[in-house]
Amino acid sequence: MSRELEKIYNPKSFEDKTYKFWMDGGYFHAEVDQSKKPFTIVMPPPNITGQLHMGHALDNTLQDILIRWRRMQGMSALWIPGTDHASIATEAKIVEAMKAEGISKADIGREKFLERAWEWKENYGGRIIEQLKKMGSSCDWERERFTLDEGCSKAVKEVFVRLYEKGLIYRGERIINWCSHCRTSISDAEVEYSEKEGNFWHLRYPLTDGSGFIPLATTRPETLLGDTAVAVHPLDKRYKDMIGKTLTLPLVGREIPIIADEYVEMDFGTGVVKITPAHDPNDFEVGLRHNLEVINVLTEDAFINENGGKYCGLDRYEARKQIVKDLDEAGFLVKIEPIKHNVGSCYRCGTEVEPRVSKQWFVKMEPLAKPATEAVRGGDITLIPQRFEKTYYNWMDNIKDWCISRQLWWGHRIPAWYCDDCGEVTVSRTALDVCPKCGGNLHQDEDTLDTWFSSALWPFSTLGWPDNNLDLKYFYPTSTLVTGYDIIFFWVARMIFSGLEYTEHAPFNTVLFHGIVRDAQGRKMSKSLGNGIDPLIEIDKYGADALRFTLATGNTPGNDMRYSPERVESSRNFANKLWNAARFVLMNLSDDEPVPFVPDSLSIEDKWILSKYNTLVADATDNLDKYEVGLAVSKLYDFVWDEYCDWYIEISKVRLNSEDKIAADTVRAVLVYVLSNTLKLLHPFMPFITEEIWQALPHEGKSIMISKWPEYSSNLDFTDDENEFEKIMSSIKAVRNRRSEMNVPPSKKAKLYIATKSIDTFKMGEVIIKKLASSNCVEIADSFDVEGAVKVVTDDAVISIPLEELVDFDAEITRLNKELDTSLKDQEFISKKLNNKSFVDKAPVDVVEGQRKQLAKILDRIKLLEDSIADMKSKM
RNA sequence: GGGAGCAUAGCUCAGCUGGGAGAGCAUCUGCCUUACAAGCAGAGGGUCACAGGUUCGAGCCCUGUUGUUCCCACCA
Repeated sequence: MSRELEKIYNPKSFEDKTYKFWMDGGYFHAEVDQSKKPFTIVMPPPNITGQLHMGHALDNTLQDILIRWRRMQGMSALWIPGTDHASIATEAKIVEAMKAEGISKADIGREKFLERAWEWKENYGGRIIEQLKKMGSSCDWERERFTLDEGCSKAVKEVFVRLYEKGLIYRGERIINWCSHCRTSISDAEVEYSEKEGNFWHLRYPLTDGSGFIPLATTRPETLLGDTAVAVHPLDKRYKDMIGKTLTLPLVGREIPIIADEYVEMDFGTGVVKITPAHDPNDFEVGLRHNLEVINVLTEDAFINENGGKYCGLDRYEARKQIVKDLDEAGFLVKIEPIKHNVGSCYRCGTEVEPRVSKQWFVKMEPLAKPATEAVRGGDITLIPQRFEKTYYNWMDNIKDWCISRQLWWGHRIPAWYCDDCGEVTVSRTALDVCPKCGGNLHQDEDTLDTWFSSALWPFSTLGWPDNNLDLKYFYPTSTLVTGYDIIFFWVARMIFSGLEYTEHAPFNTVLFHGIVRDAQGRKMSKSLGNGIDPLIEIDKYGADALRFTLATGNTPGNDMRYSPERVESSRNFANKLWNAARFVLMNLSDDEPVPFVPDSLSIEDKWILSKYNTLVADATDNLDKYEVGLAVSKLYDFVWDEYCDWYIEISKVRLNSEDKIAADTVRAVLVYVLSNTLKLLHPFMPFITEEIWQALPHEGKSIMISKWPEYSSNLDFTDDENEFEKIMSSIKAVRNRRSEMNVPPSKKAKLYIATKSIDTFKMGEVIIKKLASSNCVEIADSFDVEGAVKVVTDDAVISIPLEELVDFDAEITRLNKELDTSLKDQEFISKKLNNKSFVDKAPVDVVEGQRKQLAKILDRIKLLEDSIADMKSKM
């Protein structure tokens, strides 16, 4: 069997009647039921600038599990993938790579730069696809489309024009967040705040008339160069008389007014604020209200510009030092107070963000946000877990306009043209040569769009929108989005309002949020900390199945998870267990054609495992239906390890080696049936090993990928036999327990006398008990009189183990009395409940009934214990 | 300042609509039992953060407290 299986498993389009698979070097097809509603997953475009990381691995694993599962249920399941969106980080990486070759953007120009970018992208994009395939991704990567390619570009232009025509896109001079490293504006959502050490520089500005000073404080003294006013609160008595007077700006000499504005808080600091409209959002607003001059003092890369006089050309921090020094020397610096304050930085590169006035494109958010909120509130979209609804509403309700222009080259260029002659702005779906108004020369806007602007269109732009083709009709709206909660604002919210605005449909009906994968200490994995764990290295160490299994298990929606090697090891061990179980089954298969088991020849243990398996099918399916992936996985784990391997396989050995051919054939049939169906249940979680084993087992069909997902069957519901068999199991456990306590090695076989009312059941389990409880001889009757034996009491039986040399009668009696005490306490506990009238009256009938049954069991056990003790005392 | 999550065994975490607390790892004991020592059979270990409340019954629901993590908004 080859260890390398590569699969591609997607309908190419609606017209395809079949799924196409690629496996072991060949293609084959399988029919699907196209009448069923398709299951469609939107896949976040992984960022190709880096290596595949754990976040991708988790995303991909959960998506792939759901996709494989739905396909096995006969659904036409499509994965809408992508490799990368144009982004700030991508451009920065390319620029960096070029820098190493001694080339700059400016040197080669826009066109050449984009050529380079595409080349780079294809290179790295291809690599990450290979990496995801190693993870077991069953995505059809041939279908993958870039946001920048023809189709998506068309959608972006369409959206831009529509919004512009509706008046929902506007261009204007606003304060935006400027990253001087990436040399572009970034949206509010892209700014990260963190607390940093800083200073409050207390300054005093002199009144022009020489009548004194006005005190104020700032955290950014260099912005003084752009001050055009000083503001106080209109009701502040301290400064009332100064309103309307002017100040002479230190170092600059500019005469600036003292204005009154309610934005100033009287109680904070000195109650005086210097106003720098070009470099502070609030100041900008104040400036608008008071018609203040806007003086930009910074260049794009955060150096002081020509408006900064003698400081021109200095870096912003250098300028700060120099200005503070000069202020001090001139007597304008009062004191320096160290403080901690929040500083915003670029979420991509970490550079401190500089608020800056510039002309940008914005989307008016309010009209878009309303329906998007309603879609979640009204239940069209379900967020899992539900608590994220609050986060979502909170953002939507306080939404601000979205700055969508970026000063980058690698992205969708804004489809707006400016007339060099008449200044007319024209927004168009197609490229323009001349001004439609005056026929003059045009030039296109140099900026590109925010990466999330195009990403927001992903669910439908990838299906061909705005053309209404069959793919779009059939697959849209999609079913599920699986993603991390950290991009709820960036992507999820924006996809929702975009879908509603342009297609009049919510783009999906369910969003499954997963947490962030952290390192073993609980820290976020990051490049700067160097604690990132490379999934590929882990795959080399433990296998892709083990990694996937780990990521799926113990994963609760929305909760972060820690990545620890121990857990992957445990998954690897599970894969190994499965492999060995399969080896055992294969070893015991005869060369004959496999025969299905005959219900009449099933023994009690066969019925037990079949019934357990049947329940497992129902449970696992139910869990997956509810997106409880982690629960489903742990049930599968327990079933395979405990029930199938530790019990059923052990038990099966008896009949496999027996002379009875029918018995041997039956047990073989059950072994194969349960194993191969369990493999199907496991397949979404462990695609490689399950395929491998399934191919080796007797099977129908070409691949486990296209086998049918097992269904619950009432024919396999053997609840009564299951309960009976558990009597045998508990006896075995009790004997093992007792032997272990007495340090009797398994090699020392002992005779067992089982006194029980369920003689028939125990007769059926005689051989099993013999094998699993290290016995050489088992006697079963309704009572026994055994000399010098250890007594083991279960709910249904008293088992005497004659181990004379080991028996200490006093100790035995003490131990049995202890057990009796426990049982008596149990009895008291339950009786109390049942004697409580309000419990019997108010609790559900089945709960009361359950307690009654339990009490009966305990009473039986008490009787058995009392008898055993009396018997033992009489023998002394 | 607003909001959310988490607090359960030594560690990492499950625990689905409320019916006497679970797993993996670690620890201890005994086992090479013919699929598996990456294993088998056992054992020990928890006032479910604290204080109230609702209920016949609370790890789970409600209120408050403490600790902790995160998100959002930010005052110069």
